[in-house]
Amino acid sequence: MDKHFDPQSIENKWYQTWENRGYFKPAPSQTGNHYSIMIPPPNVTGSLHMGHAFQDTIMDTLTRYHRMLGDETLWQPGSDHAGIATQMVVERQLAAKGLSKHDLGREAFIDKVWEWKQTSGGQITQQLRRLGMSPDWSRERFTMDDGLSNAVREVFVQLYEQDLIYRGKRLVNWDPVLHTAVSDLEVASEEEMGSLWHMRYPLSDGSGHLVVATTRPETLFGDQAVAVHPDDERYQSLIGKTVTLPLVGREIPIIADDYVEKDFGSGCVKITPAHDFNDYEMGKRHNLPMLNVMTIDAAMNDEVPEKYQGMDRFEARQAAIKDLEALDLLEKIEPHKLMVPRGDRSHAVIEPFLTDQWYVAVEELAKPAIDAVKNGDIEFVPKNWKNTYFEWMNNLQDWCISRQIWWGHRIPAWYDDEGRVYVGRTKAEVRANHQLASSVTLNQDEDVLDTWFSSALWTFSTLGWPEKTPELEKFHPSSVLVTGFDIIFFWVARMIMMTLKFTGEVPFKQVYVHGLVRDAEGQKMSKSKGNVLDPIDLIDGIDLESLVQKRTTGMMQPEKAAKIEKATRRQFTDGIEAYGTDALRFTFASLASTGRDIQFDLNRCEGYRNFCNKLWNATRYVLMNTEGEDTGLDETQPITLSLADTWITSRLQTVTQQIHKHFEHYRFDLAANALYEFTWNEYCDWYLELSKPILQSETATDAEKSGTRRTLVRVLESLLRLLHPITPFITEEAWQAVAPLAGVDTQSQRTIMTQPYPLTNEALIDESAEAELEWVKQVIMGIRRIRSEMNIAPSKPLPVLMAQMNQNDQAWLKNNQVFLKKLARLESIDVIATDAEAPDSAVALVGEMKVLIPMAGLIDKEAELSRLDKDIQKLNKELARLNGKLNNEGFVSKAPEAVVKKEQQKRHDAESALKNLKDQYAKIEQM
RNA sequence: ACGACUGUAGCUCAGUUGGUUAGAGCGCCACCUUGACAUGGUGGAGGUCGGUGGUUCGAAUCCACUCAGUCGUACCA
Repeated sequence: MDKHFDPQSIENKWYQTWENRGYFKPAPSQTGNHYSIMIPPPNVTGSLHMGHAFQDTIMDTLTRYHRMLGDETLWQPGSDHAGIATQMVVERQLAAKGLSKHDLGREAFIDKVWEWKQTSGGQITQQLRRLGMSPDWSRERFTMDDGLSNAVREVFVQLYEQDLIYRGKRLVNWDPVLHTAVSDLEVASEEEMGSLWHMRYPLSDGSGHLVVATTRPETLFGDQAVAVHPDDERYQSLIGKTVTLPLVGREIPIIADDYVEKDFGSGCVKITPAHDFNDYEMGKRHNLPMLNVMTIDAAMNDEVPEKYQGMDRFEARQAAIKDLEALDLLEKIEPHKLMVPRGDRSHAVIEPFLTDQWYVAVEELAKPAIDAVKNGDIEFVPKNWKNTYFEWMNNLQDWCISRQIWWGHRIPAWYDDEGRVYVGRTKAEVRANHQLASSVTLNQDEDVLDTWFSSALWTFSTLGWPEKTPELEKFHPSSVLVTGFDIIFFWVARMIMMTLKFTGEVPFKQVYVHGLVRDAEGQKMSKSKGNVLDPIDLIDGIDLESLVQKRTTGMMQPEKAAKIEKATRRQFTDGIEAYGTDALRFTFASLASTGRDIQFDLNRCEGYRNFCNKLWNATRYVLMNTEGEDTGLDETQPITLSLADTWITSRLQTVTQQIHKHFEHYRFDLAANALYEFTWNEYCDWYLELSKPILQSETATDAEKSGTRRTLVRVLESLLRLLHPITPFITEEAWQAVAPLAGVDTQSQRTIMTQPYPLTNEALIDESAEAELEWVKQVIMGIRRIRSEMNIAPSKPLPVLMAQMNQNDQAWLKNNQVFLKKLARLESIDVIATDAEAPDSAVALVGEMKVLIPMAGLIDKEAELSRLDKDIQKLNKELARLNGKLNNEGFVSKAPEAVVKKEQQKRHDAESALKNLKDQYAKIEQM
């Protein structure tokens, strides 16, 4: 084995082996349990980002853990077709050749999309393989596959037949660039600077004018009323009169509606029902006409005066203002901050637009979905997220599911020449059901469904629904959904509604909601900010120039390139080192606590790379000391276990217990931490060191050496299995070498992946061994501290004296001479009956016992005095605190007895230590 | 405006039902090329747990208020 762990030399090898041998497929349950996770389908257009890597590490860890527990485990992979995003990608490619999708026509265009999907759609799945992910690739699904499309049609038809899907003309969020409706969730409003234009609307009877304020003067052409508050004295007499709409000449009524704020602007609001959501509602209340004045491009249509027809909405705005000004109808212009809605894909300003769309009536679906979370059938982890869920579910709007694009599931509705609509699974079914003669022409609806409509069916459509498959039986409901909070509305809520409706089951029993990965400065990672990290670059490393190149090419806003380059060069002066997959995964696990934001710090990654190296070298040490030696496999041969052996075995049980608990609670950070601590601070720092005196001893018996070798190997073998769900590669590589020495037949048991996950054996928890070893550590650390603070070379063997020993101390000293001598580098250990015989010494206390290092020729009086003084000060403070507590009548009478006793014990210990140190101080002082 | 979350060492974060001397990693300081590992070892410094008040014998932990930050929802045209 190499001196350093080299991830690149083992990762691909093992991944291929695992996949080729079919280890990712569900294997028959050994526990009777089934465990399944459905991957939140990444977008086919996407490439892997840190969020995926983080989320998938969690899912893979859970999957590997349950697989090792013996559950029949399925991690279902796949991707969604991302209607708008994918269509945009392919359109952009066509545009580069000077073509539009209309040049190709619908069918040829869709063929092109499929073609693109075949060639580039698999990028993310290859990247997932690099991360060591173990989903059952043989079951990979895509939302546009036949099976899933079939499920989509089935759901659509059934919902339609139950009046839960309807078609209607409504005001929707219209994206004038993409020419499609989008749902409210796909619109993000941001504060932008604009103006508030105050316009005069003359009263039709010539008796004056009203002033209305607007942020969107161009919608004036569609105005159908001016509204005032019913209690507003200023306008009482005008209610019911009309104003004449400037530039248009139409008379529109002045109406009263308490939606109007008296105190804002002039207290008069222009009402444009076809271009504003609030006005739309008011328009319905007052039976106002809905006049659409724009085209699908958000240019003015022919409902406006000829002069403005064909103008873009913003151009028309300027023209209207200019013309109003010319007519002296513009009272004033104020700067005004307003929320501007923009489409999350196109970034275009969204236009409320009156169109025919398909909707899901959600009210009836929502109720059981709310109940499922209320009654605990679905549990959110951490549980506060259910509030977010309820808040959304209690304020649901009907879901607009039609999209005016080509790529997606075409709506299974057909129209006859009279425009009557028929919904069915196929055209033939429609004909049959409605007895339509073949002479009746039927044209299918042009629209496709929102991608989330198919994603909402993901947990059951991927398992073969509407067929009754064995997979559905076994793996549905899935065990847990692992997802980010940003997607609770988009996906989680809709999945719960649809799945309950169609399977009568919840889609998942738990929802584990994790945080969002941010950069080291807490900024959200985004391509436009130029602060994204590619997980693969953390695995393989990347030099600075390539990183700069990567971050500054293909940008939406090239003007930011210089800034990004500068920041990148500052933050990554030497590029990024290759940390390997295991280190990256361990980092993600350690960051998975309960918070909402996860700041990704490269230093953490480096630390866990070092951890992998530590594990690697511990393995080297174990192999060097056990290969070709007796590792105690023959149970009939005698072995002797040292204190260190029983201690580390005991500790292993406790850690194992903790890991199970942490995985149950999705506390991957705590699990990672416990594993790190055990591996480094117990197994490596202490146990491996304690094994040396035995293995290198000339006097130790074969039974003792076998006992230690056996423990070395078995604890390591267990540790590798404990670590495997988080760090699959290094553990597999090490396990192959270690397992045979622990008695595992790697001819039949070919991989760590399918080994049983370690269970706690409580019989092996040995508190007395832990106490004794703690004593050994205390003695060693006390001596090391004196060495260090007295500047005594670590290499210099020291004589020590032990005094004030109780029975335990005496027994423990007798048992552990070898450990102490070796680890503390002692020349000799002598016991003295009383202090009196002791020469001038530096002292360390272990309980009552004194560990003395004679000072002759070694120790500086002043240094020792100041060292003692420091400890005395500390103890004084501690004692004052304890006295305060114990002298408090309330504490002694009201606190539980055990707590009081504990404090009394502490006081006793502190007092005795203090006395010892003070005596010592006095003694040294007199030297 | 409402709601949620966060505030603990220079940095990133743990801290279970109130009872620890408040922990870890990184960084920092000193020493050490000892035979698994310098991607290492040993020792050390560093925190009035955002603030105020309360409940309690006892608060980082519970309650109220407050400050700062993040996010979500709703917004006045």
